[in-house]
Amino acid sequence: MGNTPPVGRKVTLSDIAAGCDVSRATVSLVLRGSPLVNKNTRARVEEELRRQGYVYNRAAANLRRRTSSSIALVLNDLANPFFAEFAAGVDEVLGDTGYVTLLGSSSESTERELAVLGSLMEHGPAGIILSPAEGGDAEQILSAVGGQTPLLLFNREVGGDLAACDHWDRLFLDNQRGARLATEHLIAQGHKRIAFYGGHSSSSSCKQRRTGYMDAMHAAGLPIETHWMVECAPNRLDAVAQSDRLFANNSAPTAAVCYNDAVALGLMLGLHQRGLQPGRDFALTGFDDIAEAAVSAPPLTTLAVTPRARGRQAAELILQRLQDPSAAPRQTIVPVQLLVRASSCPP
Amino acid sequence: MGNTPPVGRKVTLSDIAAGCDVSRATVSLVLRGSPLVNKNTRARVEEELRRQGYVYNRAAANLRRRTSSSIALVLNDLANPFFAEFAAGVDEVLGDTGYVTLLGSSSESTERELAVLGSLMEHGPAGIILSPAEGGDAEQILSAVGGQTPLLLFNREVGGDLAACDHWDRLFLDNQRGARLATEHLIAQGHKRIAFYGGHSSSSSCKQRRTGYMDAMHAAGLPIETHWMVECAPNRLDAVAQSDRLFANNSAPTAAVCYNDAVALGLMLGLHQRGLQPGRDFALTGFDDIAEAAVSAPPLTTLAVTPRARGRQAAELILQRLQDPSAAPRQTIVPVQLLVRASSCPP
DNA sequence: CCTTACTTTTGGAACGATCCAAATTTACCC
DNA sequence: GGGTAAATTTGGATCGTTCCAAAAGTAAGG
Repeated sequence: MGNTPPVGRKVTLSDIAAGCDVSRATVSLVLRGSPLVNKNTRARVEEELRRQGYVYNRAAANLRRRTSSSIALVLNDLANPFFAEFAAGVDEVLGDTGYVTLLGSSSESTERELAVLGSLMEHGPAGIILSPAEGGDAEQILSAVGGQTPLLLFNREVGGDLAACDHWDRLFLDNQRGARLATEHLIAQGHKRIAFYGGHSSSSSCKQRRTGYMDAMHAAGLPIETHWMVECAPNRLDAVAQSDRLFANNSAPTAAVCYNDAVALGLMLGLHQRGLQPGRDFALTGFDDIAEAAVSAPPLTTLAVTPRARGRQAAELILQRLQDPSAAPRQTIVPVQLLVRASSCPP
Repeated sequence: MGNTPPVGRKVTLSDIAAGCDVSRATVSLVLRGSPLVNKNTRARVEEELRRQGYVYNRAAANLRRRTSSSIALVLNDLANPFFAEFAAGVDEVLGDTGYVTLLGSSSESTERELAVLGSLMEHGPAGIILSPAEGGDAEQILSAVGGQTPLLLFNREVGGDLAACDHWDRLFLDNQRGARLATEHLIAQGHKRIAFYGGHSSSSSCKQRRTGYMDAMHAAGLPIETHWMVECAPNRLDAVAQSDRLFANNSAPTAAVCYNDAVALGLMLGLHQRGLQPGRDFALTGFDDIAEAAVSAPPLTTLAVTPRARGRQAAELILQRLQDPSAAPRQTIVPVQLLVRASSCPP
């Protein structure tokens, strides 16, 4: 009984309707579990759905209902384990809620970021989670995403005219406090000449961490020499390359607060190359607590930021925003936790 | 001149048409850059598009054209740097081609994998890239994705009735040859008692690597003791926990081929806890060449699989499949490269 | 059997784009 | 100016779903 499912073409709601002699509207009600439909009819329709292997076309439904079932997630560096964990956390929560994650990665290029945002917007996401590339401009981003779609800024502030974007929600780490904790820890260990190593001073997170470092140094009455503030790209490679600059002067530091774990691990390599053993001849701290931090030699003292939990939190924040689009914009600053390991030895 | 853009509601093609007194069809032609439309008209329409801040609704277009502009990417473990790099590679290529990546992560749960696939299918992706969770069943996956959408299986074979899925494309690493290379290298270093450490023997990649290991051992005429084949979950934590089992017997190995880098790094920790120094008292190799491998102490001899390039390749394979849906299914096995570092010392 | 109230089902018009065949305008030549 | 060909533009149907108001069916009460 019943005719065969269509070949090649996708099975639609009309096929089901025809297959069990009801109207399209009824099938639609069944699909959405409406209590209006009769028990027998429901059973008949459900059987037919199975028989023909129907798959729901959410795009068509979204079109009609003027809704959306996706969230765009745009990251400046997906390959970075920190963001990968973050993405996993986001996807975990969104998946449970029936949303689908539209992924975009900008590879730290603002140009690409705008292109990716533009392309994702065409798919009409309900919201956007953006960890912006360094040097991005608020107004350009705004014009790429439009004023309609709620956006959650993660991890970094953007440059340019912030007034235009004060309706965005924000989720940041407490960079300043984290760096202060690390610095205070090194001071407590007995260090007096402490450097701040790595990061681009133009990025907001680097500025904040530097501020925390300086706070702690000033509070302890310790001086900061200008050549102790060394800039480098926030990755291992450049951190190795620039590490000599810490020792270019004769008042070399005995410890360093590093911009993040990648930089710290790079600096460790650089120290080895100079014949210094990190954790014995030189103390250092990181930031992020990436997986490698616990197993490096020596294990790295760092600040745990639990990126997966941040991802979950970001997803929840954007979902809340969708619930209540008119609520006041919200800025969340999450605390970070100092993990003391062997790399932060006494002088 | 011109009326104001609509408030609240999204700007549609009809708004533009009304705004500059042409038909919807003409605007549509302009959007798609058709050579049919007159230069002046095009300019007028484009001006209006800008003025009203129009954003293309790709879902609507896809509905009408019965096309799709997304690819589903379902990974068993996004938090793993290997897959994160892979995802970054996929997204890089897809983004350039105008496709959007629908991300899903199964966290190594086959149940969740099926749920995620089901949810993504409702968005009608043009293709699927799947790195299956361990223990997945071919027929269940097939019934979740249907027979219409091309699927590229990455990294792992699935269990169950493979005949049902012989139309899927496949992209695998040459696990067998990789493990053989690593084993041969340890043998060349002078080791005779070599273990294979880690992984679940039920997973296809573990089986293949074990085969490669055994090939090399047999070819060299070396015996394999049963307690040298130690199973553990493919992560660092379990690798530490199980490491004692290598030394439970009195014919303990002097070297180990590890299932992957995470396991190898865990084993290193386990060795330290026993008072053995990896790279001096015990030799070991990994698999994957994750970022940590180069900076561990000692640096880890391993097999480079260049996950980002694999991601790019996967994206290209699926795009080719979309070009020619009827071509014969294709299985690609990519070679891996042995990177010798300090962890694989002589006995 | 007729009312009334309730349950269940149903056409047909949306949603925002594209396709197609046909209509309109423009250009050109004698 | 008339005729033909080419260049442009255009209604209206359509993709697969949901909404809505109205129709059809069912049961109970008089």
